[in-house]
Amino acid sequence: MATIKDVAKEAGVSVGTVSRFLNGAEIKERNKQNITHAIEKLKYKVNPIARCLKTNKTHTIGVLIYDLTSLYATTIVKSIEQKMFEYGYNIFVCDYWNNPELEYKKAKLLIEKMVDGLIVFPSSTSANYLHTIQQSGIPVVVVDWGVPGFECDHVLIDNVNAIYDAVERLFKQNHKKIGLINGTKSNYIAKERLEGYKRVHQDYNMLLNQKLIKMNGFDKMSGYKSFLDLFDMDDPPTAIIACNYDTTLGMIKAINERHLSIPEDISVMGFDNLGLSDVVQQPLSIIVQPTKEIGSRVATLMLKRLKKRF
Amino acid sequence: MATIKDVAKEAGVSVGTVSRFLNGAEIKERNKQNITHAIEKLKYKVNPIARCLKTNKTHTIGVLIYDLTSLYATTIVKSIEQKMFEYGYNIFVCDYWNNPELEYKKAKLLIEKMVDGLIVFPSSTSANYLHTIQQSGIPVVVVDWGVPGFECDHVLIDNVNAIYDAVERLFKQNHKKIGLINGTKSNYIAKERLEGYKRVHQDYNMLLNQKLIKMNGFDKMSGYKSFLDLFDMDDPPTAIIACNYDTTLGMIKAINERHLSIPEDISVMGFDNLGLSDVVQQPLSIIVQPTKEIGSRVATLMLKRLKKRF
DNA sequence: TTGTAGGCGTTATCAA
DNA sequence: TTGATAACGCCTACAA
Repeated sequence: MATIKDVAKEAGVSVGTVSRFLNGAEIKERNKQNITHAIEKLKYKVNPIARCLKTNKTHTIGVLIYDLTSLYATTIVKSIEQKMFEYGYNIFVCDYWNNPELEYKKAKLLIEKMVDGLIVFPSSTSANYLHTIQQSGIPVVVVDWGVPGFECDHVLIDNVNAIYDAVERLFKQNHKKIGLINGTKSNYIAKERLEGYKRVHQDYNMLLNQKLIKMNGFDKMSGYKSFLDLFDMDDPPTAIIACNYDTTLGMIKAINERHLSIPEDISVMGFDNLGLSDVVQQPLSIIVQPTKEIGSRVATLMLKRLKKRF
Repeated sequence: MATIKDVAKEAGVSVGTVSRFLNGAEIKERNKQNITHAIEKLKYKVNPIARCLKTNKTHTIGVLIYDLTSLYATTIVKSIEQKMFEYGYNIFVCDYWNNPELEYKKAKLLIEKMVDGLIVFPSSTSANYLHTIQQSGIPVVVVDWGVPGFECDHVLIDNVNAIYDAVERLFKQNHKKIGLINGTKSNYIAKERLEGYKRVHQDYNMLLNQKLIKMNGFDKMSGYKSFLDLFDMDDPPTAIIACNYDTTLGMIKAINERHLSIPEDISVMGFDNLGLSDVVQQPLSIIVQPTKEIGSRVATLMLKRLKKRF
């Protein structure tokens, strides 16, 4: 592989001149031509590793993700990558298998590989190590979850308004009793989504019936159970909203088992259309998270931080 | 950040000794202790970038993938990563957005970042650039597709036997007319799956009815159309097999629209269970690709190549 | 076994 | 503007 030295010799200048030319400094026109020729002739390519040794910049961003097969997460990562790529950055995706221990290990690994920044889809224990990383001067951006006890840039969707709008739509369709299948009370996102549910009831002067609110968890089984609980009530809701993808799946499972017709038997609204609509028989209204925009925001935040470091 | 030099000074030895210790050479017991202490005290970490500059090894493998949101592909990548990680390698996933031009660009980028090897989920045009990369001494392993005109390690699933076994199972359930929803004739995988279909008919002395074989494409719409074509025949099959994930989705769509009962109206078999079974109402038999094993094989091949380079 | 010194391919500094 | 040269952090002969 040709080096700067070779190019310099071939072009009859010094390595310094070549390096400066490579980095966009102004040099004499004749040298410019000679160097360009030499580079082409020798098929010279800069060695980013060597460059990094000096500059301490790899132009690589690490993305720590809980599961590479999570459609929701990868969709966002795609969007992040698209934007970062425009600005000359590359993405290094690492899957931590929903394992906090591995998460820490992989984070360290990414740092060792000298990524310029870290983007994390955090677990509940992320706060511990993220703190250290951030203090070492590496920008950290957190996606989608709030990490309690850790201050940094983060992008959350507007959970409050997502549910607000969904319920509002149902109100306008004349539904008055709307069931909510939500995560547990300790879950950050669940809390926000509940807030939206409450707020829209207030704004529309609808009274809040606690029995219509199920906060059993964000997993599929909870969705399944919550749906049946709601449906089997003495005075059941006329519409039900599932607050994330997995509970939506559970809800569909229940609907299938009971052979219910939508919207004749009940109206439902799901969350995150990740290819569902094609295989599900029932006409399903789905709340879509703006994954594209989330990714773009994350990238923007990261780029801002990276610039600040100069 | 502490360097070897600092450690050497702290431990009262030379950098050479520290380096040798770091790389597993035998040194005097007392020095070993001193160095270990110094490393802990200074929180020293080797700088992999600097090391790479000398060794030309990054212990990083690039994975080029056509779509980060393809469940099938990411499932395999997970398995690859798991194995490579055991051997101290890291995975660098790059999404080329099903865009051959971008594919080439990202491949170059990965090489520039000095990955030790490249794993590719190829497109139809991959052969061109992969050739060059391989010749430059970087091991290349290709997943899932044969790349015509390019010889290298690759892992394919046993498409022939996958369909063979599926049809055999249906035969044993007394089905005699089995429809096949397959990709186009030019598609490598489709050809193999057709071969399995033919072979099992031969082995079981069943005559082959060309009308039962639909080779319209691997996309969802083709699956949808092919299914209806088969179902609406004068003498329709009693069972139908869809040969990949997308055609399976199309088939389900058709089944839903016609309000068919499975297996009363017809028996069906799909491909790749990527979360389908939970949301689909019908009892669906599914041919599962051994993604776990594919990934493991890919990793093994890559590791073998990497060793050979010494 | 250890220390010294040179080199890996860049960039950055400082005279000229 | 340019050239020479010293870093960057590590590895590895070679000599001791």
